[in-house]
Amino acid sequence: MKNLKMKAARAAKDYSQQQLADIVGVTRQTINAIEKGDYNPTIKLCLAICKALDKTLDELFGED
Amino acid sequence: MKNLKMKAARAAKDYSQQQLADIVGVTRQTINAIEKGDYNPTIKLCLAICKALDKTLDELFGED
DNA sequence: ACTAAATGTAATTTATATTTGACATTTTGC
DNA sequence: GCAAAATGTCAAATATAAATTACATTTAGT
Repeated sequence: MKNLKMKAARAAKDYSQQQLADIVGVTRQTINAIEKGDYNPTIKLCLAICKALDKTLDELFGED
Repeated sequence: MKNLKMKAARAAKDYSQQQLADIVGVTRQTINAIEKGDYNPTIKLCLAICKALDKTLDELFGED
């Protein structure tokens, strides 16, 4: 399942996948894969993404 | 940094580490390590733990 | 005190998250 | 339409989450 909430939050900040990747310290492919939804990031990375996008864990990674 | 919030939530349900591990489908050592704090579980596991303990991601894994 | 269950911890192995490098396609601005 | 930037995707390598096995210590019940 795609993570559209994350994609929307990134768009709201006007960050490219590359820019967000640089901010949180991973590669562009990792960000792309998370948005695409076919995997399972670590909580530490999720927290870094939340901080970068000014969202909470529940907002970006909560159920449904 | 220890995850005392998770330890407390588990205690509130009166689950042993082994019982929680069985419910979420990992080993006792994995639960122990997360509570002990010296690592970085996946979001999928965090969500399973939250569901088992009736807590949200932010409550158990959010920025203190 | 004795016992059993629960917890802390460590070494080794296995599964998988993440990286790297590369190329194709789509989108955006000019 | 064209060029550049952004995105989608893939195969192979690396880093690390999680499993397995095992043992020591602590805690709770009798």
